[in-house]
Amino acid sequence: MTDQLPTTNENAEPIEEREPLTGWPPRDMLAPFVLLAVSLQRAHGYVIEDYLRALGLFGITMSTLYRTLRQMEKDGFLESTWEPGPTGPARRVYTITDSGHVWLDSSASMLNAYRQTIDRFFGLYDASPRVARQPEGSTDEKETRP
Amino acid sequence: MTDQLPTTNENAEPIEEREPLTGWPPRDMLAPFVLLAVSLQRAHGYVIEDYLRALGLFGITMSTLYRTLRQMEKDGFLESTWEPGPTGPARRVYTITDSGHVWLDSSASMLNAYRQTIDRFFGLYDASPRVARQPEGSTDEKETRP
DNA sequence: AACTCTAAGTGCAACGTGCATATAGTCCTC
DNA sequence: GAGGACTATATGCACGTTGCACTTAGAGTT
Repeated sequence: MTDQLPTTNENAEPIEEREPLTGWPPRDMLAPFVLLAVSLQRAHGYVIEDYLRALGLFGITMSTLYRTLRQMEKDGFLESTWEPGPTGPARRVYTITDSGHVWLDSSASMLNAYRQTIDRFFGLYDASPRVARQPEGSTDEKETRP
Repeated sequence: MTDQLPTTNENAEPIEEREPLTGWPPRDMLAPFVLLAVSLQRAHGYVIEDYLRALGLFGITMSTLYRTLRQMEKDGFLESTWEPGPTGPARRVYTITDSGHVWLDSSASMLNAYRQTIDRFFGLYDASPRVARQPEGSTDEKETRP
């Protein structure tokens, strides 16, 4: 048949108010930060959470953190020992392994490539003249210009 | 019971050679880059793929890209029209909408926060003295030190 | 004994992604 | 003009990560 160019917006949809990039950090990015934290100092879950917040990762849930820790132990990057807490129940205290250090280093180079890609993004974004953008403005919302 | 401190590594596992951070870019990070590409110039799938590679995102599959494009159209950030290709079948050509611009801007500020967090990571990582690390080395693998 | 706090772990559903595969139109060749 | 190659877009399925809500369990307090 010759109806090769269908109606332009065959699926115009009701625009469901998707929030802008709420996922933070993006998936799969938690492990390197956790590993860095433990490499600086052996720690248990709650302490690691504080490290993460200090690094700027404030959106992490404990369930995700605990599962990530167990996974990294399974992978051989971390080891854990139960230690009695000074007040409260025992904690599982993690230490980084040699293979964890190796993984941390390669993850760091990955993160660096990451950063370069983001830099490339802004190289194009900041240069795009499309609409008058606030000179050093923190890229706020700019609404639908009239 | 009182067996409150279980055997230290109750689940020591065979270390299954997990690759270091193969996910690239991390999940949910594709949309801003796609939106930036289209904002620079109306384009169809294949062209957008080239943009992504130029930005450093070389691991994107077409299936993911197409689905992301359709999703962003559903979200109202992109519009598409079918246009006959000079050689080959018709292409779905995307243009960015006003609401797409708004979303791009907020995503950009998100990416910027991202970059700052990565900078914080390296602030700690580069300063950690644990093992002798190459001075300005691009954080290569360093093997298990003997 | 009951309650609260600390610390860790689990069941479930949602979502994005890769891989393989499918559909369909255009161009080239015999 | 039939078959094949190429271009372009799209879909089915399975997998892994995540958030939310909930659970387990010991320690300290009243």
